[in-house]
Amino acid sequence: MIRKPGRETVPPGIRLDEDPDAEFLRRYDPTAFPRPSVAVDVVLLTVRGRELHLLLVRRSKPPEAGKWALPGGFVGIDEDLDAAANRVLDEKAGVRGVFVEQFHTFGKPERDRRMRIISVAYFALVDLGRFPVVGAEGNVRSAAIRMPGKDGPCGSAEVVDEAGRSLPLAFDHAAILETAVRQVRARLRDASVGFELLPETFTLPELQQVHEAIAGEPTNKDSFRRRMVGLDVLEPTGATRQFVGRPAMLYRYVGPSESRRSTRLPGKLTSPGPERGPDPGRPIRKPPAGRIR
Amino acid sequence: MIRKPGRETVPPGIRLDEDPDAEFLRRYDPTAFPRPSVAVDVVLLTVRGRELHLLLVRRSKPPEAGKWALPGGFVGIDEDLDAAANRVLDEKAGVRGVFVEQFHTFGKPERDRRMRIISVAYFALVDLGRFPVVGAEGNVRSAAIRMPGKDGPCGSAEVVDEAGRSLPLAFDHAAILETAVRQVRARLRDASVGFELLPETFTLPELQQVHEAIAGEPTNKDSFRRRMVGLDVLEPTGATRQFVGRPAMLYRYVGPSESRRSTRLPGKLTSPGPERGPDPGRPIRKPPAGRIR
DNA sequence: AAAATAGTGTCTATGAGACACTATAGT
DNA sequence: ACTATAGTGTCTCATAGACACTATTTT
Repeated sequence: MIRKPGRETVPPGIRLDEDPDAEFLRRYDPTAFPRPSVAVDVVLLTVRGRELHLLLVRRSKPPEAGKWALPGGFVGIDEDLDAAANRVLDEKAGVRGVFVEQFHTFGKPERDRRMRIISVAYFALVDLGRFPVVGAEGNVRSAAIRMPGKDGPCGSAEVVDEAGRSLPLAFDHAAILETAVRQVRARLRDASVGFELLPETFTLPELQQVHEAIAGEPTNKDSFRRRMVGLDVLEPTGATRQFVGRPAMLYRYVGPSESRRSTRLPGKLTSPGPERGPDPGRPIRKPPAGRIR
Repeated sequence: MIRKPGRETVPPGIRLDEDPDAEFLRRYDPTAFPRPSVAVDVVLLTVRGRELHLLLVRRSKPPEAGKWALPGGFVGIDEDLDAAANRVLDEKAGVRGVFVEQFHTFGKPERDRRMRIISVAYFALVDLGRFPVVGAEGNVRSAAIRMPGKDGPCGSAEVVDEAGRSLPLAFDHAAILETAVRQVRARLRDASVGFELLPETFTLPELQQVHEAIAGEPTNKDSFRRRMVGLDVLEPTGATRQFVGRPAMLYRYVGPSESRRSTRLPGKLTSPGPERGPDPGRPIRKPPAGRIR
């Protein structure tokens, strides 16, 4: 911490007159060497239909003014990095209390023309319901991400508007975005990031759609269902419907419980699970929302 | 970049009088807000016998003077982050041209008592031959890492000396180390990090020992061999010997070649591979070196 | 010969992909 | 009845673990 006059920064429980470092700290001059600025940039992702979308803000000030950029901001001198990411997300997108995770720090000396800015990049995941609603023409918008899956031809991420036109991003934000998507894809394999992109209750087809949007390629239906129910982290509820067809079971994500995985029957499970009889009805009918299929 | 007088920082090909941002940049004051210091810390890892080891340097200056710490240093105002990590590795360990990778940035405001220091952490992987030789009592030493595998009881990383005594690390370097090991373990699954910890030629048992040291738990021998040869990244050579027993084939790591994986015979491969007849002998006899088993 | 390690062949359990089939809604 | 989607049962294939067995060195 910066030692300002009139502000005590020594941790509680340490008496300056006993501390062997006290004399050193009193003489230390943090301004002896030039220091870079440190910022956070946040890749806020959601899944709309079959596509991964992110939030962009239009730069109003001169360095690359007018271009679209990731929401970001400088880290306060006494502010934790994670706190800065959450603050930026709140200030620029009005989003609070969502899943955020740091994934890489970008620091090429020439990445910002103003000065040396080192940017700690985060990704944040929200379901469409908590994603900020953006007007047709404002200083904040969402855009679809086009990034080929691992099977497709190699190429970097591209951000497109509704008409499919490519949107250029400011600074090195295209590279940041690409790294973010790679990271999220890597975590998708075994972690719970898929559930962060869905509301509290969801159907298995919706969960699969999220996974496919992240991975950028289709998934086998049967294998996906088996893997998900095999994880023992889903709890059934009622049933909802989409546009057409048979209604799908609604699930809720409950973390991996300790007591559940040891008691596994070797044969096929004959118990019907959590009681579909007593609470059969209530076929919630959600508005079509982002359903595309 | 910092715009110093007498140093032209405008990228080539941009004429200031045409640039719309020129006026803004001329008036910009990078010192308007307080800025943190940015450092890099490097977790230099190697495998000695069955254990993962890291390099530590003894702090000579007052903040936690005398304690062991990760090699680290401040990032130059015009220095790339990766370059800083390599420089620190060269200056403090005399190690150059090895595999380094950034994995996390640590920035809690209270992590250094001098001032706000944000540290970009890297891990570096070398084989024992390139690991710096450290004297019995100097300002730089190596130490074994004790960190339970995913099967073992949960617990954080611990650094121990030859006698098994725990060594306390300065600042939050124990947390940095633990995150580093987790990252390397995660990459071990599908990436080539295992080969970075071995010399140019190595045997499959040696490779398995490296994997077991990283993962912190034993691996199935047969499955490991099949998986490694199935990766199609190993090229056989002569044969080396260990202390006792049958000599093991020496392999060399060659990256995943495009032309090799498509032409795969469905049946068992009958071709003896790279000609064991013409170059049968030359049983290289390496000195026992770090072999412990 | 005995000990020790390297390497192969085979059996089995598990998980993924493929496919057929049933179930439940709207039209 | 027809269509469209949700969900289940089964077959096959690929891979990992287990285990037995062979191979090649030192002592």
